[in-house]
Amino acid sequence: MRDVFSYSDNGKVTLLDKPRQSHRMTITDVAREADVAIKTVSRVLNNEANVKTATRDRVLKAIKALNYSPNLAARGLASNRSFLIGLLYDNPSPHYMNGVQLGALASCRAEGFHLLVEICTEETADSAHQILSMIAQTRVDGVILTPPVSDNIVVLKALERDAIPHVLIAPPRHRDDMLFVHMDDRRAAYEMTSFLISLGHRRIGFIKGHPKHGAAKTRFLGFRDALKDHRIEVKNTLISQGYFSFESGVTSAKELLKQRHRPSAIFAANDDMAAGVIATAHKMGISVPGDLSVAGFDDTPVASLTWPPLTTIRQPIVEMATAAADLLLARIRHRGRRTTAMPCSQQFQFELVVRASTASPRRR
Amino acid sequence: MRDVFSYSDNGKVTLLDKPRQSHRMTITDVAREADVAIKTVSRVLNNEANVKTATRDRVLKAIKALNYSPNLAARGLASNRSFLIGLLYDNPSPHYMNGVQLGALASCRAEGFHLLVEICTEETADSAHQILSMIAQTRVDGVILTPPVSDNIVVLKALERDAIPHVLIAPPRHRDDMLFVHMDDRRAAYEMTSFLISLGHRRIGFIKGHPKHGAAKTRFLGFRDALKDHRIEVKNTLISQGYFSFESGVTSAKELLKQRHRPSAIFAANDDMAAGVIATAHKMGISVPGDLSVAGFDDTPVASLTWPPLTTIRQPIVEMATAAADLLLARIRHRGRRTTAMPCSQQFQFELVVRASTASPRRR
DNA sequence: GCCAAAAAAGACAGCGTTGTCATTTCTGGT
DNA sequence: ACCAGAAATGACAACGCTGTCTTTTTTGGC
Repeated sequence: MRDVFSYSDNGKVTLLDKPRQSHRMTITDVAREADVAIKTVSRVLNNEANVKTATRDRVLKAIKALNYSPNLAARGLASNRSFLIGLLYDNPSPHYMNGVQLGALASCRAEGFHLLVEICTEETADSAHQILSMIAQTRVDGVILTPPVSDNIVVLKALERDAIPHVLIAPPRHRDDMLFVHMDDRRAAYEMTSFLISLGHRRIGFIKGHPKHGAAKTRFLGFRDALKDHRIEVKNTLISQGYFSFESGVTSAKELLKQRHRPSAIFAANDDMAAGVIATAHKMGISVPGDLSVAGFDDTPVASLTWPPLTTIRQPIVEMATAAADLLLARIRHRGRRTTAMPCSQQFQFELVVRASTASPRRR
Repeated sequence: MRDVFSYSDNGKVTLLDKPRQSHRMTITDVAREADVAIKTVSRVLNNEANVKTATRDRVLKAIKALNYSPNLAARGLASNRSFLIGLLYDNPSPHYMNGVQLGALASCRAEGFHLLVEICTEETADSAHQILSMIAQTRVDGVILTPPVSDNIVVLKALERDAIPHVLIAPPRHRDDMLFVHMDDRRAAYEMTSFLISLGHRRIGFIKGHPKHGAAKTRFLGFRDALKDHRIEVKNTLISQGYFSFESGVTSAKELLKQRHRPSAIFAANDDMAAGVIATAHKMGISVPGDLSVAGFDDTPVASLTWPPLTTIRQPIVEMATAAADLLLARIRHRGRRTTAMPCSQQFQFELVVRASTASPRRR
């Protein structure tokens, strides 16, 4: 305890200052209260074996009575763990990020860990350096990487070299020795395309995602596969390069729709671009879904805000993040040792959400 | 150093395991390298006075050479600080949260602090408890509160009692002894309303925000003031209770638009609800902005995704968060002492963004 | 009831910093 | 050249916990 009181000459006690940290208890206080050794308290805190139930209860009671909570810094210093999980991201959509944080936090909290967020806006080379210095400073016990950081080879290599546990969310490619969670983007795009075909569409436009983003490529492959499987020619004039933004959706839509023989449906690699398509169609007097069906990908809130609302693919973002964190925490608990008893990856189901932006094409 | 090598019988050196923490340097290593006492290194690290420039340079060189970075946990334990800032939020819009994180992170990084995020979804009473236990555990040096947590009296009282530095973003009310940043929501709503009036609208509907959210009330007051100042009657039939969500915007819009003498403009207290209004208008065959002008508030990305794009009020979220963090960090640096040299609040300018969802009403 | 072995509890030294205070080295006025 | 006082540096004990090893207590087979 800090010297909060001062005994002046006349013997009166003067309050110098309010207790800054409101009687912050230490493990010693608890040990005294429960009449055990501090090591025993430590054992209880860490759920270690070899503590009699009676003793454990006594300690727990003392902890509650004193409203004690262990000092993370001290724990970290002594045990060389930090109880911190780093969440690294590089500007995905706010909605995506929000979902990831929600999921990750749920897992972390359940295990007594905390979430440290860090953005890396710089380009590859530098961001790798930034990330490593952040890890070195904070000594996070593990790291969660979201796309497109999960795609950054430099960062991955560094994490591996320093043996820092990490888990990837939706990495574009993966190896067996990595921890990751993912969804089958290719299959999802395949199903969406098949859905459009089943409605009767034959001229289907596609707007690709950001060329640097791994999932973007995969989604295009699913689209291509579906066309091929249905014996529909893949025409380059119906494929446009987008960049995941609303504006790029507008640009691509203009490009696709100004053609004489325009597509009867457009499938955009994410919702923002699909929203751009819808807005452009409105502007050009093309009715959706009457003259043009539009499909998106991700089921962000945007998808329900457009008019008409978007047919799209829903990813279970929160669940994926929860699973990712769980995977990571399990690995950390095993101190980095690989165990056969532990899964190292998990795949999630997508859902084709049909809303009002798609319909069968009008007979001509 | 861990025993990484094993000398087997035949004298060969076998690599047992990669170095786990990649030569993690301590302050002692740096002191040795620079040939000074560890205390001197510590002084350099903390930018303390009384270090000769030559010595300082030598130490910095050593730090760089060894790629040393101080152990946060040890620093925290010794100095009773954690270099962590807590960011508390309770489910505002993802876009808002993203902006806040961006801004806060920028400030924190500049000062060597890190951001710990924590969600408190539970209701008032319990969330206060959660928050405090999180603070007790992590020993964050300060807390940033976003609405609606910045409105939670229980939490605020507790933070004050324990003398934990904190800053509020957009608190509904404030006292002089608080740290906070805000924008004049009332004036912004006033100006938007005046703008609608200047276009010629006289029957203006208003959709209120979530009744528990402080800013919601303020925005309504601005709307009311503007009507009064322009001698326009404030009719209850033109005011609807919303809840900040797209769906509630739809519900309120239906309510307002089904009236015989319906409004020629609707001002919603946020963009999501405004998007709901636009969607409903589309559905009812009411053209926007021809038959109905719609205005939102916040300038979230949604505002540019609707068709037509929304006239709305832009808040400088990122800048506000940066300022909030700066305020907090300054207070922390002064160890909680209040200084006249330090501002304790900052007000930001909004911007009226006119897009295509508003126009003069058609002559009847 | 005795003894070995297992279970439970404790003593004590660190972990890598910073705070406090002691010591050395400079500085400038004589 | 000398000295006081300031500036620069250093020694060492915390900080609150966990790891390791030791000691005490309990258990169960005879």
